[in-house]
Amino acid sequence: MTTIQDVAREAGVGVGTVSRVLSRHPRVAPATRARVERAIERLGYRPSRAARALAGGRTHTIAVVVPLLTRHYYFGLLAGIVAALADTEYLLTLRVLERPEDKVRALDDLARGGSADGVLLVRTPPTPELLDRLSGVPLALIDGAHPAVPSVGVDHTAAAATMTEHLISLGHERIALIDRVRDPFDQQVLTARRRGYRNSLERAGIRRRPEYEPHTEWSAESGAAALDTLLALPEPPTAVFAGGDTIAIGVLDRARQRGLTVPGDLSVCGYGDIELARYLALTTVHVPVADLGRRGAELLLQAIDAPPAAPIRERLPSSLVVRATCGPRRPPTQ
Amino acid sequence: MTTIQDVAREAGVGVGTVSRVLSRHPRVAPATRARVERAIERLGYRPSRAARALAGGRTHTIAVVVPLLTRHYYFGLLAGIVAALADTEYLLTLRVLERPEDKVRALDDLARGGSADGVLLVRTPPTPELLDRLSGVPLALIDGAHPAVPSVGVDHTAAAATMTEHLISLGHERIALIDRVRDPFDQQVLTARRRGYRNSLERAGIRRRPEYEPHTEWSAESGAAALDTLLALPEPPTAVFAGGDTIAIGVLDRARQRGLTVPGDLSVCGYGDIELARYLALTTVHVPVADLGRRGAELLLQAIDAPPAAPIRERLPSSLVVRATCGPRRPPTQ
DNA sequence: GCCCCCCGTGGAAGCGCTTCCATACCGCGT
DNA sequence: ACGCGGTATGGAAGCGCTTCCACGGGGGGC
Repeated sequence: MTTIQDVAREAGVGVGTVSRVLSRHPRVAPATRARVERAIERLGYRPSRAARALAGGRTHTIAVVVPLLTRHYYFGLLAGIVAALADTEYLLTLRVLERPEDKVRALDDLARGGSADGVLLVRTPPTPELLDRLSGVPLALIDGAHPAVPSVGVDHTAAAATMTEHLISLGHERIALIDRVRDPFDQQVLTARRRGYRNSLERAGIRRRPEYEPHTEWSAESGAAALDTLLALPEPPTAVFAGGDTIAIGVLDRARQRGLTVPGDLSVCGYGDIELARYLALTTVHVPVADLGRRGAELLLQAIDAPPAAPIRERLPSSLVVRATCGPRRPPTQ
Repeated sequence: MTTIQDVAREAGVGVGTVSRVLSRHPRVAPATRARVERAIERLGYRPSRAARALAGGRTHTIAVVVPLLTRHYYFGLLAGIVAALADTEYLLTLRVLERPEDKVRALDDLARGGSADGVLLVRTPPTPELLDRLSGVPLALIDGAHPAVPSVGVDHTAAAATMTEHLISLGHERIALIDRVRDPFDQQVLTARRRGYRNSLERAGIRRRPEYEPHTEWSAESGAAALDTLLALPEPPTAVFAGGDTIAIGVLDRARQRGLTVPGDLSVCGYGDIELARYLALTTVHVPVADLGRRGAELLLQAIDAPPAAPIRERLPSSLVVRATCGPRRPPTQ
């Protein structure tokens, strides 16, 4: 293996100079720099990441922490993060906190093992305990918020409100929200979405009905089951707002199985705008996942270079995507 | 930061002993081991990954190389890989070869920068050039094959043949294959699938028609466009086999837009069995992506421990998933 | 013309670990 | 009682880099 010593010898300079060339230190004479670069080229030299990390205290790696790896959302995010990192010398390591014991292990390793220069927390609530474990490590949050940590997200309350208002403007008053209620990882987003839904109803003077907020899991099956529950009600809803496109797809499917036309008999909308939403003509909320990933990575790199002076809390715009699964409330049958 | 020195002092032993405890070396007296473990616990010590890597020559990291990050397939795979690594001390770094210049940079870094103990190549053809660049680094292949590299994959030829035979058994003879033709990254799978399709036709004595093999991109739009082309033919197909579920969804959508019933007027099937295939009742081929990921990671870890003596080329079973989008050929209209 | 300062550079120290060698000690066989 | 083999352990060397300190030399100010 070629080392920095070999390069120094080949270029006729000292190792310090080679190191300065590698790290783009400004105080190197152009001629010397060129000589060193030629030597690097000739020898096909690549610095050892391990040695750089040990000596310099910087690993040139960022850790991406995701609670799960099962949803489209995380995948889109990851693609955005990778894109942001593509032109830097940073590497990405992935940590999944699926099991509770993984969580402790991963966080401790991150904080004390020096395995990353910064941590990008994706939909991971910044609890005091977590922040404490990770103290001293540059952080950034995607789809989360904390006064002391830079973050980028989407205003889920506003997005859900917009969607609910869309349904109201179509004449619906019996609007159900099928969403998860508890999530061990990601309570913030769920709460925000539900708040948007409730706020809109209230502003429109529509009474909120607890029975219109059934609890689902994150799956199409579960969405279908929730629809069954709703339709068994004495006054079933005329519109269903699903907290995720996958859930909405289950709802759509079940509605059609039951012989309901969409949007004639029932309006259905989703949340997220996954690729397939378009092909199912699903009205939904577009969440710019790749942009979230990209921006989150950028914020983290900034935080690594210099801790932000002022709090950063960016919000990327989401948008209502009106397709064909929501329509006017059918006039009550005579 | 706590170092191995601190632990040694705290436990009243030498650094060598602590190191042996950390690396589970057998020649440590149980009492000493316990003492060291207590000291580690008390101090909350975590070894520095960088130092371990530099001194030991092992990074405890594997690199996963994927050509793209846009498809469900890679995501399922990643989940499987993460699962396989969860109970090891290995970390995962992700490298995406989307742009050609990334490829050279990533491979060189992998080979010479010592950034990973092994490389898991996902649908990345093991060209002589690539193998040469990566020589000396333990490798494993997912959905690829090479005599000198352990690999795990799916027999795409057999899978495609099974699907084609299914269509033939339903009475179809005019069967189109809508698939990609060229892929800069992943020719092997495409070729295998096409071969399975052609073989089945041949075995059934059905003439192959070049016009029944239009070229698509990997998207629903592109699948829809390909269907238009096929239906404009003097003798349009009665069944369409799409090389991916996403393509199939585009085909389904366009067929319905054109007023065709599925499977009454047209049978459609996909490949991959993505989550939504089930909710669209799409007949498809199930590809065990998570298992591929898990098994690939296991093979790589084995290769890191000891280069395999005999060639390893595992094939995981795929299966035909019959749902509701393929049906008997409609008897010719009188 | 002299001094001072600063720029460019060389090289040693040290990052925290692994590993190897040397040493101490134990217990057994004789 | 002595020696030998083997086991448990301490500690130094060294992994390849960054960084800091020291030094030489050139130019500008007086």
